[in-house]
Amino acid sequence: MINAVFIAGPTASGKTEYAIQLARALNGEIVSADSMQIYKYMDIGSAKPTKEERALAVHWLVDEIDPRTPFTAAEYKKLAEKYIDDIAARGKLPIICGGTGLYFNALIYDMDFSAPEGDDAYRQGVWESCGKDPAVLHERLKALDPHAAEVIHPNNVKRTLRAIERLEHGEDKLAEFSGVTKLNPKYNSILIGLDRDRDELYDRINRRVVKLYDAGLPKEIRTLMDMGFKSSDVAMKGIGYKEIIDAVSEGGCPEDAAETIKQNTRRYAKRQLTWFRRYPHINWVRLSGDDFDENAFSNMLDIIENGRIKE
RNA sequence: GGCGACAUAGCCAAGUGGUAAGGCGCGGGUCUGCAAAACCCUUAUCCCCGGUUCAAAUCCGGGUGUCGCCU
Repeated sequence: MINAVFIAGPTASGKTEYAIQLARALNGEIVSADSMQIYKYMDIGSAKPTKEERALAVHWLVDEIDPRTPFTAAEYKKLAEKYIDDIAARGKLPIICGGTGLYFNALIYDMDFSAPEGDDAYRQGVWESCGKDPAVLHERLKALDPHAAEVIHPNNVKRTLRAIERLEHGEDKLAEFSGVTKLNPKYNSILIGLDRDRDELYDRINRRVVKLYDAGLPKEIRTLMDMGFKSSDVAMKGIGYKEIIDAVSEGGCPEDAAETIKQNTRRYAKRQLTWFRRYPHINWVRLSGDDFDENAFSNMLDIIENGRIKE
């Protein structure tokens, strides 16, 4: 079993900095678990580690995928496992760092992505055949798998459609709705969650949004739009991107979106914390202040040392 | 100092006698192929005191506060 350190935490909590220092202290390499930083061109808005930071530790899955190519959690699992296994094979410690909960699950749990991948046209067909009525759609799911219907809220059209798609493509029952989640047998996951007082976290978020503007976020977005990105592309769904595009297309200026971006980022952070709290084996480390917290860092080292399986 | 209007949750706000709409924000939660996505839940007794009434956020009197106009 491979020892793998997972650094989770809400956006702006300080993951990047601590992951880098851990990598330096423990002879590790970082594998990102961030659904936006993985894309090329979205450097500022996704708050990628800077060149200087990336020079301090090897980073994988940052800046690797073209945003125009469809990318999914299943794809992520495949790529990330490849990198993790390779890092371990070279005798180094894989450190998975990021804020995308589903990507964490893909690695921590034994998630089954063998189902056929999403087919937009098929889903669209199902949606239309139900008259675009969520209630009708949900009835259709209920007929196929009553338990799945119980778990998925009728208003959640997106998840209902995917469930129907899978069931109509041959699965009898959606295994994940049995409530059983096994850990991924490949990895001994040592999970650290970074947290801060809510007020402080929100303050950091607010300040970071200002910094992103100063760093040229509006210009980055203009460039993406000039490259031909449309609102349907992933790049435009990221926080910071969609809000500015909306503001500009309504005739305003990029700065009009600043408060909305701050708020959406705060809400995102809250959702991330909700997600991470579910891990029974997470070790929370509380950070405070803007300076590097040696105390917290040594706590992290202890957690890793204690969680490690020795040969 | 006078006249008038208003006073409902953190904010905006409906309700004009029968026991508090809605929106936003906050907080909590769900999560198996777009996840920075999609979705769900929660949140007040109506400024204070007294009166009328079976029953008042709603009517009456007084107080306090805010806003506007006048002197």
